[in-house]
Amino acid sequence: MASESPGTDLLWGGRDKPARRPRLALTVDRIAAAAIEVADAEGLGAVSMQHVAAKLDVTKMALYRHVASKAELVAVMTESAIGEPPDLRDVPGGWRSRLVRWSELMRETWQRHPWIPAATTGERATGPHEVGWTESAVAALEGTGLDGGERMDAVFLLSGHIRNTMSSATAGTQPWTADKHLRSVLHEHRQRFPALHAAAGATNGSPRDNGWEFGLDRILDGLEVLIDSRA
Amino acid sequence: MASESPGTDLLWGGRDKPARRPRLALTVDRIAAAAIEVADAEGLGAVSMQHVAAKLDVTKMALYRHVASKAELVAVMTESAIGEPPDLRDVPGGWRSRLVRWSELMRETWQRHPWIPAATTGERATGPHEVGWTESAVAALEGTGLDGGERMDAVFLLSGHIRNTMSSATAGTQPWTADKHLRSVLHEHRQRFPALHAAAGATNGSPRDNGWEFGLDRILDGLEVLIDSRA
DNA sequence: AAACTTGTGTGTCCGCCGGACACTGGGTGT
DNA sequence: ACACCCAGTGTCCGGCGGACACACAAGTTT
Repeated sequence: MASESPGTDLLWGGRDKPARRPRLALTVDRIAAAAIEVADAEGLGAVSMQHVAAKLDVTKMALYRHVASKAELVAVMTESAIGEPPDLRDVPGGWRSRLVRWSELMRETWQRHPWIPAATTGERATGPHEVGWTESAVAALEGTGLDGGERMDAVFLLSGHIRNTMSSATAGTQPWTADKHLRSVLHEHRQRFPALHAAAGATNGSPRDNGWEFGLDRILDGLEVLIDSRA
Repeated sequence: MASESPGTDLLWGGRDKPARRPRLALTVDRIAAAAIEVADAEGLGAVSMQHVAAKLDVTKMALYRHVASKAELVAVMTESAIGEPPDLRDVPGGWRSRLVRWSELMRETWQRHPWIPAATTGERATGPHEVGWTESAVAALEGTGLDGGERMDAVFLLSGHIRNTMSSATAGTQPWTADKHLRSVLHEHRQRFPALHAAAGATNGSPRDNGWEFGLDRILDGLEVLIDSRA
């Protein structure tokens, strides 16, 4: 009856053929997860459609069934990596400790995903998670006497500082940092850059945090001056 | 006598042939200038070897006789665009007005070349002009009682703020800005982002400068608090 | 004057990128 | 039994940075 010898393929090669395809379905979430994995391990530069697709064992064009473009992929993975914004209402101690807490949480997230700064610069779509974090910080400034624009400027100032200090990208932005070569160049031209040479020399091997603590304290002090003047 | 009819090519096609090649020699400076022209007009993304080479009427590979890589080209054009650092010693009024002046000059330069922020992020070579600007700012903080690390952190904080507010790249970094679409989305989800919605509403059409003035004042106030405490 | 060297620009090729577009093959509704 | 649908495939394109072999003019050496 069976015109094409049914069962043959199972007997002769079926076992390890294209398989029973237990393959999970491709979804936006799985794509985003794979892209995040790539970015965490090899940097945002390594996130290409091909690379991400390979990680999922599909062709790159398969991804386009789920995301419209690479920009959208980056947007989606960014939203996913940023995660739910924190609720700071229970943090005791007023606006200042709320902002400190917010910064700590932000830094933790960005530390897990060092590519976030690079992914969140330039014109792009903004997702609810990202807006939520901003909401969180702006809310922390309620009751300070600052007006709307000031509250937003303050948050921008603070998050900009986080961005600057967290970007491994920004690491090279200033000519000190631990870079041995540059230090030696600086020493070589010390008569041309005396103040810098002196300042660099006066930095007794403190484990530099890219100026994070210093900048945070100055920004919060500066905000405090303004807020106090409003009371 | 003339075995190959001399003058023929001049008569028949010589006039507009390869020409007498009054072509200027290719130099690093001319290459950098052309690249800057492209970047100013079409953004750093438009700076490709081919594009720059076309502007100079040569093949892209010709450029590699003068620069080792695209990264080097970008480094060279950046140094050239940044220009000579300012001498702030004659600015009256102490560290604060010197830093304000420095910031103004920096902003002017960056305004002329909006791609500089993008070109100066990430691991890269740093040139003497760039180091010179830093030297300038660090020198402005002499006599403030801040130690070397603090002076450098302060300059990093300030230049980071300039970077954040100047980057057209960073323009999209925060979810307010004049972006109509986002404002409407924000309004649509106002119950989810009440603080942000309120703050955005309270921003009476002031011509927002990306928080430049606000941040500058807070940073300088914060520095002043620290410096006063050292006196 | 002829031969060699050197330096500057050319032409061709490669692998990788994002993306357009036509196709296919299995699953489902009728 | 059939048609339709649609997730995933294969092929192609233009543009990117860059390696490498080559062409060719201008000295410089013999």
